[in-house]
Amino acid sequence: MVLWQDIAEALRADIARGEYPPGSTIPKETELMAAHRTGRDPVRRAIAQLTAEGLVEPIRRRGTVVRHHPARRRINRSRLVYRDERGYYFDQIAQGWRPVQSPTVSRGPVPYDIAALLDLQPGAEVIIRDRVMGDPATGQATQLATSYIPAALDEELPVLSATETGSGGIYDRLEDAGYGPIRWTEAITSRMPGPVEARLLRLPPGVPLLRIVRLAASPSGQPLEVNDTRVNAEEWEISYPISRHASARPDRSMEVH
Amino acid sequence: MVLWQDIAEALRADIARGEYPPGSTIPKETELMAAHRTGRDPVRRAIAQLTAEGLVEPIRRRGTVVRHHPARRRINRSRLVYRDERGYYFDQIAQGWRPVQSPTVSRGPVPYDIAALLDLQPGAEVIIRDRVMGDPATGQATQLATSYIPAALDEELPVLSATETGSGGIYDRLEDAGYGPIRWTEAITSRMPGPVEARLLRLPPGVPLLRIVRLAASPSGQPLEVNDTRVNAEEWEISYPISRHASARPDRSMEVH
DNA sequence: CAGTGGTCTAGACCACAAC
DNA sequence: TTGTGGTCTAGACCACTGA
Repeated sequence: MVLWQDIAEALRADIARGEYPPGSTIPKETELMAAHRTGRDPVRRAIAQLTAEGLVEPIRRRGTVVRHHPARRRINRSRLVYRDERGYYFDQIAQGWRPVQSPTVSRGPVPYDIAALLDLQPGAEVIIRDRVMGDPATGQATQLATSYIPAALDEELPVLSATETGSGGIYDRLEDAGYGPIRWTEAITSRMPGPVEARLLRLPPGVPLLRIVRLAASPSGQPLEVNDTRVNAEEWEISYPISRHASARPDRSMEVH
Repeated sequence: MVLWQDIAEALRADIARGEYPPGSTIPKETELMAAHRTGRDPVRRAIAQLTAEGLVEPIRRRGTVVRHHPARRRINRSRLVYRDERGYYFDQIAQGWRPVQSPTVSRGPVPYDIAALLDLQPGAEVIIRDRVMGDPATGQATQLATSYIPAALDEELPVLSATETGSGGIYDRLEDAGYGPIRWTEAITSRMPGPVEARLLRLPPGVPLLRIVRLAASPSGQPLEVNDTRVNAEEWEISYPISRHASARPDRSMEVH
């Protein structure tokens, strides 16, 4: 075991024991150096590790603060699509969010993990529609939503790369063109943010993104669009109910509805 | 802008441009030091940042390797509970997994974000049932599942803290005791792993955990158990279908079923 | 405005796995 | 075996911000 890992483990245990409750600071660097009879690097390496785990956050002039873990707000995915005059919503909370930056539309190569969903070769060109949504009162972004549309579709329907796509947005335009009724599937996953995402969403170090990746397809299965929505994983969770047959004792059959 | 951020940004751009494809190595530390006319620390700080983002992984004697992002396998949550002679399953993929370590049962304080779900004070005592599930052939863990049960329930039903809980597991024991039919709700979120989780799941640095937090409650709403399941967020995603009324043009009503 | 963490230099030795 | 990244020391100065 190396020194910095020992220091990190000791601090982790102290934090778990409640010796340094959330909001308080752990000993300053010089104190940790003295306590472990070592130089500054091992101490800083240990703190860097705890920071990457999301446990602490160093703040200049104040010390290294044990982070609060805020109560998560819940995004309920009821598996129902909502719609109002502005467009489609896949949960009700999103209806309260508004753009806090102007949406942008550009063309570029399809990202690695979107390519397979759209049935495209890696690097194929797609339309990229970026939106930054958030609280209109504070201007703080809470959600980054990016749409990827195959360039081939745009040549048929140039409105797909327009800044304004009209009532109902691109989904209505696609259905107008005969690709409807659109079917959606969603998958939830997670990754660490890049610097731009971290800045826009004010993600402290060590906090991942929660991603909702939604594929829109025609009834025949042709992929039309992928929407990649990212939120702060520490502030949000995605919930849904689970059903089962209402009997006092569950069935022994394989599938209990 | 500081030097190490410039170096990180330059490397990020090079990787995105495809100059260093997945599996290849970026220039070695000494080369980056020369290219940016600087010492070793800024170079290492930049690489540490890219590592925390999950973009690269330094490997001794080989160099700093651009990471592959493996195709995600999908956990389908059909919102149906499955059951066989061994117990309950909330997706079919989990049925192929087996314990790769002996399950452990202990008592301890309830973790911060579980307390609210169980309607407990922070620090209240709970039964903690830990399971490490994985591929029985390789012994590699793919899922960490921890159950938290209020200690008060255990005093009434001591079997809840037994190593063997019998057919159907704790859910059947709870229903036997009149707490059924149990109702479940799930929420999906994410956080960075601690060192134990990272080791068991072989998580490279910069890869978060995907968490499925499931609450079991009695019909009257009494919380009975919380199950916290963690998987590698880079290898797994959680999917479900979305339904809508099958019309060529969506309704204009608020809720489109 | 003082003291904290942030950045950077120069140098040394270590450990490990690819060659 | 050897060269890569990993760890650690000692020291210097900077930048920001909360007391």
